[in-house]
Amino acid sequence: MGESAAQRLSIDEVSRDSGIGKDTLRVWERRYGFPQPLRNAKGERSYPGEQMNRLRAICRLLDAGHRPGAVVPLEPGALTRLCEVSSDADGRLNPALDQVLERLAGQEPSGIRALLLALLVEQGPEAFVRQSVAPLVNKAGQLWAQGSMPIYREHLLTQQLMGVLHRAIHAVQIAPGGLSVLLTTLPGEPHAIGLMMVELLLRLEGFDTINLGAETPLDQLINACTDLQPSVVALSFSSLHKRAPLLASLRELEEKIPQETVLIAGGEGIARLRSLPSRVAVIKTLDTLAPALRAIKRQQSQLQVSGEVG
Amino acid sequence: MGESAAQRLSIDEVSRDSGIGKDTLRVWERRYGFPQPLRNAKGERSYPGEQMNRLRAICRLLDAGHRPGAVVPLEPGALTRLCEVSSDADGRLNPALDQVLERLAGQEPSGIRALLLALLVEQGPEAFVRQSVAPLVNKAGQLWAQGSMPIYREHLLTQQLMGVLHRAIHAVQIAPGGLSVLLTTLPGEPHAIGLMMVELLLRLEGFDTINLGAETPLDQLINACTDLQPSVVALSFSSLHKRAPLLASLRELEEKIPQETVLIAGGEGIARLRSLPSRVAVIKTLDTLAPALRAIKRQQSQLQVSGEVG
DNA sequence: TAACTGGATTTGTCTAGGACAAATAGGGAT
DNA sequence: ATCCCTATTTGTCCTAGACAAATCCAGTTA
Repeated sequence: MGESAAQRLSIDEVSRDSGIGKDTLRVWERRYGFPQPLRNAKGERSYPGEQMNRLRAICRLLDAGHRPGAVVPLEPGALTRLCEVSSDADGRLNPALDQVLERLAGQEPSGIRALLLALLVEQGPEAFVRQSVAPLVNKAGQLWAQGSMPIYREHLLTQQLMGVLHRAIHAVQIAPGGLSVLLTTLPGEPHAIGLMMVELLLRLEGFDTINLGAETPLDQLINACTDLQPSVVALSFSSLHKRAPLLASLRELEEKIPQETVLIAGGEGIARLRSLPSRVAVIKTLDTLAPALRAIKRQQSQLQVSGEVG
Repeated sequence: MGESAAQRLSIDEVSRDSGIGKDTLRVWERRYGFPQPLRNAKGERSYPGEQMNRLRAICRLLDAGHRPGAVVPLEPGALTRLCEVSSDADGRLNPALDQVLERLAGQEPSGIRALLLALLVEQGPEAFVRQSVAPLVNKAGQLWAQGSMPIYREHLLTQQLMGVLHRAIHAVQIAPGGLSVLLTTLPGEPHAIGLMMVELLLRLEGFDTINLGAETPLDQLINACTDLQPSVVALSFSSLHKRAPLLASLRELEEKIPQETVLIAGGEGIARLRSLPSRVAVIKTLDTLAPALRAIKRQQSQLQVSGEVG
């Protein structure tokens, strides 16, 4: 059958699958000569499937901090070499996690939930997030970028992980009257699993959490803050976000939400930043979350006290 | 402060919030004279906030089956009149559901989960989906389209509903060796809650479910089918989908997945269709799901038998 | 009445190449 | 190191045109 025709992708499909805007794809082609699609009968771009792999490698390098002009025009060979260099210290996974990935590739993925639940019980919720969920998500992203894991398997893994996280989150009993945290991502970041990891850790620290899910527009988030008056707003940023718009959003938030609300921001998109607005607590890795939370609790209880005294 | 400036939206924001493509917004402006954005200093479109309301009303009418040429140029007055006509039979909600919506607007939304869980227990899972989840999602969409519910509240409601559905889904014990169902939506449909409703109903009928989450590309879905060999593939379509591409996708699926796999399709986007590929079982409303499922089970067990006999 | 057919119209998405401001790097001075 | 300034890079937006796929509509047939 017409394999070659079936492997041709429209600009819309390429844009969706790679996360690169249509305009950007066109301008890369103009400036760097890649990607270089064929044309269909209508004169429209028609991307051969193998260019997707190269695009994925490029995405990976961009995430790692390289600039488009430096990596987009690169030959496939140079590209893979560079990829290998930048993904050196990935290291090994816990054998139990390898088992999860194996199971994912098998024909009967329903056992994955059981495996994950066992890990949850064995490690406890906190270690489960740090030592199982986060590494699995990372590894899956890596495998996808290499082209060695189909997207659907990443979806499947994410679903299973979120299911188990859901269960763990609601297994935590929250004392009433605690501090409340609003969790969300801004538009452009569709991945909700990072939020759920943070949500679980927050609940373990005794916070009451309100998860808005992904991609809340900035003005809506501000509305939500005025309506719900959370003590803390927690945002997750992936490497998809550009630095400056990210900073602009944070600054606008800082300006428009009540003074006493604490802003915390985490995710890969945050880890590469140097300076940040003063009020924003930066969580560069999951390990720094708990100390930051305790600091917030101390600070808030002082506020509480001074409020009562004053 | 500069309220008027704050209420100006870029084409990207309008596109994201309304779900209408940027190209479409530009061509509507050219053809129908609406929306009619101002321009910023850079010469870029800058949409006044009130045009969003009109756009939302237009979206609503398009979903109801009107054509762009007929409703986009309409005056605001005529627009609202038409909206009222087409949303006549919405009827009342169960008082318990009204309570949920009230709570949503209040300052303490964490009690919503408890309310929903109570409904789940009281009604049982099946009735919960039909009489609580579906009406709530509908009503929230309606309120959003009217501009009387901020988006973040819809997100919040969806999150709470999905949380409870999650719990209900995993509370159902599945006998091993049953028929398995792969659930997902195609690109363009980001809402996963419809899938979860169906997933719960499926599990109640004894199916083993594998939920891939939203927006699985077609080729990935085909890969997943070959790898996982589910007995049934269930797809959910919203009114966002165009008829013809929808049909094309279904036909391609029908062609490329194994003969014995049953395809079922549901959602608002499906309800308006007349003819469909033969192998696809159409679920126009949730009530027709259970009978269809029983038919599938009968059919499959016959296949099983004849396979064993042959 | 209902289903089908063929032609006319509507509609979304693509294209090209230009433009520009915001984002970043690089170099030099403090 | 840190700050500032300039040069370059980069994503997104612009216009206006084109076109095939989707849809409607009127006329015809069972």
